[in-house]
Amino acid sequence: MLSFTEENYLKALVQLTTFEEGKDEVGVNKLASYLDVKPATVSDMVRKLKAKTLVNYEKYGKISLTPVGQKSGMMVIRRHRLWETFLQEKLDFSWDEVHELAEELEHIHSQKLINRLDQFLDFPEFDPHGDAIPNADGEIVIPFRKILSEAQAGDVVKIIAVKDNSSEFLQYVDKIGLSIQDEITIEAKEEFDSLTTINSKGKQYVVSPKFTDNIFIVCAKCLKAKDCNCTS
Amino acid sequence: MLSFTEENYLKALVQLTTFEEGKDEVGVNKLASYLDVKPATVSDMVRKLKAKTLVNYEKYGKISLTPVGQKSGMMVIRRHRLWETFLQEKLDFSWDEVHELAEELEHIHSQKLINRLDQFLDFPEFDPHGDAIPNADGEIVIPFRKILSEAQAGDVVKIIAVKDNSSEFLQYVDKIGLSIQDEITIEAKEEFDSLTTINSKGKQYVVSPKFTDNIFIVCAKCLKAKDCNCTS
DNA sequence: TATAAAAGTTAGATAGGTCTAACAAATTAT
DNA sequence: ATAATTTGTTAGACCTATCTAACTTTTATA
Repeated sequence: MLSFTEENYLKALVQLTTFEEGKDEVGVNKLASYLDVKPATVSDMVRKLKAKTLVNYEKYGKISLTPVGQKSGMMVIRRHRLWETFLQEKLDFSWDEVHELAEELEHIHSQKLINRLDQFLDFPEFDPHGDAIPNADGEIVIPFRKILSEAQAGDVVKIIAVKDNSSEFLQYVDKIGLSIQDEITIEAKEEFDSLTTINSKGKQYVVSPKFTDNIFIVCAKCLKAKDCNCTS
Repeated sequence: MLSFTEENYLKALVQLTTFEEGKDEVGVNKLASYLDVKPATVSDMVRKLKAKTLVNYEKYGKISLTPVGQKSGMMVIRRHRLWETFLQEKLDFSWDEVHELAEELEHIHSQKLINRLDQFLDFPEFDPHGDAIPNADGEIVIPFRKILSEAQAGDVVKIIAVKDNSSEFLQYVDKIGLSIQDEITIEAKEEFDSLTTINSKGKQYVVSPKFTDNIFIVCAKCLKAKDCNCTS
């Protein structure tokens, strides 16, 4: 049985490797700053995780997950995202409140509980922030998506997820009146000050990179953007 | 913020005082055996709880809860019983499975979460084992009830709760086919071997004190048995 | 009431997870 | 290729919650 802390390390490792484009290992310092602990603490902990064959690691080397560690970390993320969905769908919490509560709920271990919850929610594919929910085997299909900053003027795209799950960001998105599934048109990109002008349902928004760097999109015409040759 | 462990001590104290007829304090040894730790451990912990003004205690004396400790303990019990209700009502867990899961869930702290859950469940009064659920202020009304062993031959009573929440007991009750809200008639009590013969919906059951000592009942005629002068 | 039994306390140890401070290795830059 | 910087490790400490073993106080009993 993994401890609360061990689970958090594994979850962080999944997030810093699998969920990060083109990385499958991470250094001690980076993991430490992600978890908000000192590198010394990570050094110790990683030795423990290695002894449990959850990570691959050699002194002064990089940290990566073993298949067992990968699955364990994924299961924590599955639990987190299912609880977030429950909190929003059933208990009417807003999308900026669910993350913090799910940080606690994700450590309830019962496999049966989480599978029943999955069923109760009718097997959701995405959590309130648009992130895919790993299945009962810890597998996940991350749909093709791009960052809004990469879109070009003239592109018509659809918001499908947020990258920054902080309540500040989510409340800002709520405040300006945009949400997941909204279709937006890129009207202009100003290089000088990096502001982007977008339009959704006839309303215009001028947004900074703080917004555009943290919004995941797909081309609106061809939702399977992989096979799409449009510029978006 | 109380730790997981501190909460368990407070919960145990409520159960050994408030929920125990005519007791408002408890000794170190009894609390230790209830929590399945050594008396030395309780000795230490109680000093800590006293420093936080959660319990009253003097060296070699008895332990009792302060008003703050009482309320905190009650809130843990409220959370436990609401989660049990959720697990049974919404996720279709059986009454012998819910206790163990609720032992973990009860330590999720958010007040808002638990009040939303309460609302989602339509403000249940009793948990799956028939125990009253404390309200948002930590208050509880324990309805008048008696132990089945106290009933006399000829009495007609209604099962309203179980005393023993172990899955062994609950599975036994399921197996013989009885449940909460069933009306039963005491047909005979045999002093020699302490067996009781009861009848529910025309079916006869012969049960031992292991059953009769762990079933709470009220007189079936006058559900508010307090004002009833019948022998049940 | 003296003594045996029960109940409770204290000291010292362990394990998990964290820290700081001092050091060592690896990488980058001059 | 040597120095400077970044990165990572080790040792020693602390806190929480637990234990065992030895001791003390209280209570019950002969």
